[in-house]
Amino acid sequence: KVKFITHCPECGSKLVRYEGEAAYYCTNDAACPPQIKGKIEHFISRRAMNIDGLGPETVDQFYQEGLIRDVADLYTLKTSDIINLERMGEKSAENIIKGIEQSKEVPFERVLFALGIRFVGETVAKKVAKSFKSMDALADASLDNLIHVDEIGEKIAQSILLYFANPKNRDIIERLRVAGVRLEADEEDTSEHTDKLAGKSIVISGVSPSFA
DNA sequence: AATACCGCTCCAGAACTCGC
DNA sequence: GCGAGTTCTGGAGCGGTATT
Repeated sequence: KVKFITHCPECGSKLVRYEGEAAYYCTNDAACPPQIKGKIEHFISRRAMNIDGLGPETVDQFYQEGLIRDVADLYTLKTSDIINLERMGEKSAENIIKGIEQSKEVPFERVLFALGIRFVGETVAKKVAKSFKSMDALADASLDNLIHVDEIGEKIAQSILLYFANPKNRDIIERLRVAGVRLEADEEDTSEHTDKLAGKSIVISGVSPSFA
C-alpha cells in the first residue's frame, strides 16, 4: 500500500500539492537545505549565470561548510575560503572566483532566469527583460502589466508577483545589486544579436527566380 | 482542440583537476 | 603518471503553457 508523506524528509516542514500538479512541494523554501542548494545550483548553471568550475557537489560542500546560505553569498566568497576545502586546489579555487567575477557581466535577462522564479525559463525571462528593462520596474509591475507581455499568462504573472512579494527574495536581489550583478537591460537591445557571423563570408548557391 | 514552443530532466562521453 | 571524482556539453523525450 502506497502512503504519501505529508512532511519534508529533510526539514520536517509540511508538504503542499498545487492544484492540477502531481508533485508535493516543501513549504519551507527559505530554509530547507535541498531547496536552497537547488536554487544555487540552478543559479550557477551554464544557461543561467554560467559560473565555471562550480557544480552541484561543490555547492553542497560550500553549504555544508556554511560558506553560502543563498545565491548572494556566492559574491562574498574569497579564494582563501575555498582553498582549504577537500579536493580543492589553488587552481580550482581561482577558477571558481574567476567564474563568479565573470558572472557579473551576465545580461539582465539571464540574471532574471537565474533567480529561479517558477515558470520563468530562459525565453520567458528574455521577454520580461525586454518589456520591463530593469529589476525595479519588474518588482513594481502589476498583474495586468505582466499579462500584457507576449506569452505571459496569468499563471506565470502570479508566479512573478509571488516571488517579489517575498521580502527574503527582495533582500537577495538587493545584495546582488550591491555585489555588482547587472539588474538592468542594456540601453541598446542586443539580446537577439550575436557576433557569430562576424568576419565570415556567406555564400548562397543555387538559382532564385526573384534574384536571377 | 490543435499546434508550436518551452522548461525540465536524464544520459553518456569527453575533459579537467586533485590526491596519492 | 594513475585512478577517482566532478564538470561540461549536446541531445532526446516528456509534460506543460500560450496562442490561434
